[in-house]
Amino acid sequence: MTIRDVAAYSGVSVSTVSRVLNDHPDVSKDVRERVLKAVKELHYVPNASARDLVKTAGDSIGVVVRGAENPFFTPVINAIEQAAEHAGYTLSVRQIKAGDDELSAAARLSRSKKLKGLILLGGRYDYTGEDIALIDVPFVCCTYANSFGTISSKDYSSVSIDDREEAHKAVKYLTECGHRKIAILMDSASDRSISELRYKGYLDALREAGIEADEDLLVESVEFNMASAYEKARSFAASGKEFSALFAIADSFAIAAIKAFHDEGLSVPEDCSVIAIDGINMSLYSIPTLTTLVQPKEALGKEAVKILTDVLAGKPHRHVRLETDLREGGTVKPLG
Amino acid sequence: MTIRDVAAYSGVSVSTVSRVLNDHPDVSKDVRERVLKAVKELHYVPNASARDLVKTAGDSIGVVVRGAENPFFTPVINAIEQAAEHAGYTLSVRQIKAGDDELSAAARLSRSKKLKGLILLGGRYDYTGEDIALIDVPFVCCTYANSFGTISSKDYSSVSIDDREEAHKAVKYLTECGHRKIAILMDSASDRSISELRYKGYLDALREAGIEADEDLLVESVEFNMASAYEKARSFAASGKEFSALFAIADSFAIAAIKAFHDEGLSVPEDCSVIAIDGINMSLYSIPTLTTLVQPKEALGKEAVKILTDVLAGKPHRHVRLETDLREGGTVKPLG
DNA sequence: AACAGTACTGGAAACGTTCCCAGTAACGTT
DNA sequence: AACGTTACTGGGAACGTTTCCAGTACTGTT
Repeated sequence: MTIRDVAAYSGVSVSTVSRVLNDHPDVSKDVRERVLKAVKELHYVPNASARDLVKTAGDSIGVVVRGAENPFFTPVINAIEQAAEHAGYTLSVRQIKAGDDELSAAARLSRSKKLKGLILLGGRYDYTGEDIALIDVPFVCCTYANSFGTISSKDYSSVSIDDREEAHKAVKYLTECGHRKIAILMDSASDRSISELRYKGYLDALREAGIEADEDLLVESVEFNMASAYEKARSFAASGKEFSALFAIADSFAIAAIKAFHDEGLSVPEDCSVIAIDGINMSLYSIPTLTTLVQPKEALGKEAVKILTDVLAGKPHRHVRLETDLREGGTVKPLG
Repeated sequence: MTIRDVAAYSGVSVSTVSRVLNDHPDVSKDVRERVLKAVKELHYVPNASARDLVKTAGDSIGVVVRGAENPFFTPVINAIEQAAEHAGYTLSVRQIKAGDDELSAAARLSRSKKLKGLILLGGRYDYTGEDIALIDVPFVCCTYANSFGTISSKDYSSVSIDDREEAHKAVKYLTECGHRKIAILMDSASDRSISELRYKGYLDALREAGIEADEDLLVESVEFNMASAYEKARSFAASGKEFSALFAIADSFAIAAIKAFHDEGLSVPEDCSVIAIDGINMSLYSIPTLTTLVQPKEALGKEAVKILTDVLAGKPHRHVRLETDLREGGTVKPLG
């Protein structure tokens, strides 16, 4: 069932069918209708491979996402998809596993599918010129980034919250409520990872409040999943260490921690306040509702596409920082 | 950067490069190494479109999923992906919106990408011969199906739990705990939808226990999302209607309901017991832990791929029903 | 010495599109 | 009457692969 069959069936040439299919202007009304009728009757559907192959520049952009199990990404991807569609692009989403290198995955994807540009989700917070050289199309790193001053290259774009600063804000909220024994629940920070950045923000806030950082209050989940976070949080609660508040690096970690505390006989916020960053859907339904810094998920996705289309139109790369929105739930209680 | 460049660079023909790339036997060690070296140095990546185009039978299977925002699907898709990879297939995932027709989406996808077979997630619970005629490759419907006796066609496969029977089990669990005023929280049942099936199971259990169904205890969420479920559950709780238990059609609905009840001053399970079906990850972290019938998510995905590969190997279509696993959390309390 | 077989290699057709180029017919303009 | 213009249509190259077929150069066998 090819374009040739449609051409034969409707008594026109292959070129003409192609023109009809692609809404080219130079085709008579009569012929157009005949071709469309043939398409319907034969249930013809264009072959995507052949189409992509011949187009010198594909009309799609790629998304590489690490850890799609993280519910935070879902609405971001949806927003990207919508914005991309609106801008006339189709999306090619590739998920990668925790250990994989997002840059080589991105490079493979773009070459193999002739993509026009890429959006990286859940990657590192900074890329060097060396990193960038691997990829031959413009890309924008969406989510998780460094402060403006420390970005090492102007050859890629990024859009995200300022993770260090927002973590700072979250912990500051706790110190201003009088908390001083503040634990942090994070996954183990690897090279240029988000965890590292939010950990730094945590330290910033402690320093600012004149609190000495205590290694004992660092709760490190082995993997980025709730089961592991729960385990660590629970044994931390059972350890008898003194603390009155917890900063969780992600909403899902916070929810796991609240459960872990509960299972150890601690209740939130009476015995321990909890604050996090992300604002996933589910955090609205925890009891009490999670106090968290809500990331502008839709805006992140939209902006990523906007930047990419701008860059594809010749504009220079840029780095955009969006603000979170503090949602006061019921998991933080002023101390004393 | 094409195969031709690699050929020129390593001083062999295009055919030879192709042979090396596809692990064909007839190529000398010397040449093989030279080609691989060239591939590395030129950062050559095969063009997927061209490859797919020429292959008469693509080596990929498709997944069409409605409502990927439903966290229940994530682990199923992951299992499918893994099993498919293991069986030597690559996966092509297409998400569709709530209103779209999964069959025409599937048809488009399979034709456009020359797929060998399809897996439908979150579709309807039964397909007729007419439905099936639309699709020209074998497909298996994974998740949500009817009882054996009522399947209308043998020209497609399915793997799922028996939704009606499992809903029956869930509600029976409540009646055996002495509950008689049992509400149901579901989304509005459309044609051959999962909701309809689970609602029937609910009615079955009531009938069996000699309880008359009460229209007033039917809580119908407009859309399949937590916000809508929360809204309806909350106004139901506020309405003053008498009930001692709730059967939620999905874990996410149950979590929303527990929150809604809490916000209306009702606590679970003291004032109202809650049971659901699905067993999503998050339900382990609700307080109390949700009592739910856990679907064998990994098994569903694996089995779907197994059936599909079997059918592709010439075996007849089949319908498989898996059992759920009752996980007793803390949301159900015997009455009186 | 002739031949068959083996191990490798290259040429070229094919996959299903898009799009440039050339061609035709009808029409108005000089 | 000759010509340019407009509106449409068809032919065919190209996209980057895979794979069939035919070839070449050895090697071993008779």
